[in-house]
Amino acid sequence: MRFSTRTRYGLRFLLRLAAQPPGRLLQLGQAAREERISLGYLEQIVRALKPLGILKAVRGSGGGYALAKPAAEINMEDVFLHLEGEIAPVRCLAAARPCSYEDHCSSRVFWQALDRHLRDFLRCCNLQEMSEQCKNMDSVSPAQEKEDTEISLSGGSHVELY
Amino acid sequence: MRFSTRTRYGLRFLLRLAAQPPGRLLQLGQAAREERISLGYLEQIVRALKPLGILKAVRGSGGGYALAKPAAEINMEDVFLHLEGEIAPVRCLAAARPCSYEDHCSSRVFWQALDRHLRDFLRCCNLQEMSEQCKNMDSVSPAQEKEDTEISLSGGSHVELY
DNA sequence: ACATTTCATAGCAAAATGCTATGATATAAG
DNA sequence: CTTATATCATAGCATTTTGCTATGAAATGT
Repeated sequence: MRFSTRTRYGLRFLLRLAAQPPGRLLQLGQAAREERISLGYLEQIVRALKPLGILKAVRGSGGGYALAKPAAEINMEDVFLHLEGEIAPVRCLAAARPCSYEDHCSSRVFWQALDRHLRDFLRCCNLQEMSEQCKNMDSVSPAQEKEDTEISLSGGSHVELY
Repeated sequence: MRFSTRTRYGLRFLLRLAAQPPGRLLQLGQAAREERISLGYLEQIVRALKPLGILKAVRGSGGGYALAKPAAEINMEDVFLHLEGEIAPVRCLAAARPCSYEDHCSSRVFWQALDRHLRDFLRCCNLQEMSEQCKNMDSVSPAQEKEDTEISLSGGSHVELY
């Protein structure tokens, strides 16, 4: 039971967007550098969020991203649904996956309860709150740990951020 | 975000154990047939539960399994921990995985909250309750659907139970 | 034109998952 | 004491998923 890097990175990107001064665009290249992931991968991740409609993209030179909705109106259930694909803890609970054994499945009730619980939690989390909660614990800036550790951006020992 | 078949099958096995008349042993072979999974795989899964100490095994001919504790004292957090390995939604929250960025990780607070939430839910679920909840919706018996569908136990179209 | 950005798809290496195969060990029954 | 029947244990492998790279198109400011 683990969420993918897609979801994690996507979330971090959104947090950066939310922390951005209003009106100011955030470029994928910059975000990718700061989050220490490749531009190409971040592009994919962000594209998965597009259908949700919470992103405003400006193409071309000087372009970038901004939030299309107030952060307070962006809840994690929607975000996770688009990043993770499906949140269902077991496949038979996923949308297009009706299970013929539904009626006599002994564990289904439990999985349903778990699913509902998780969704409720996610639905109540909005980007605004989350962004405020970690305002004073900003992410690592690239320069910061270059001194004490040996991290090079391209290749070398890979350090995951969560 | 999906739980593995290990966890699902393990759970189903426990539910069968809980439904067993007290004192009566349940054999892996029988459970495997009824749950439509291979004996070998079920053996692995059950072995993962062993260290928890909720199972009493009797080896040799006529042997089998029974619960070593009252079902009411068996909670799902423990069960999941043994079946799934780790329940942490992101790796840096897993036990032996301290993250050097803890202090300035913007999304960590969120992941911690999610983790706590899920664990709380699981800890409050005990096998007794779960077993009672689905007493009247017993699992499919092998003979039952042999008529209307074309399911052969060995090979052929695979139908997953959850 | 041209540099810079987002947009989009294909493909591939590594890891995780879901199982199978094989054999050992314990125990009841004949 | 042999044999059938169960649990116990490890190794290995095929499939799926994950995480990423590569490549190129389309838009847009300079």
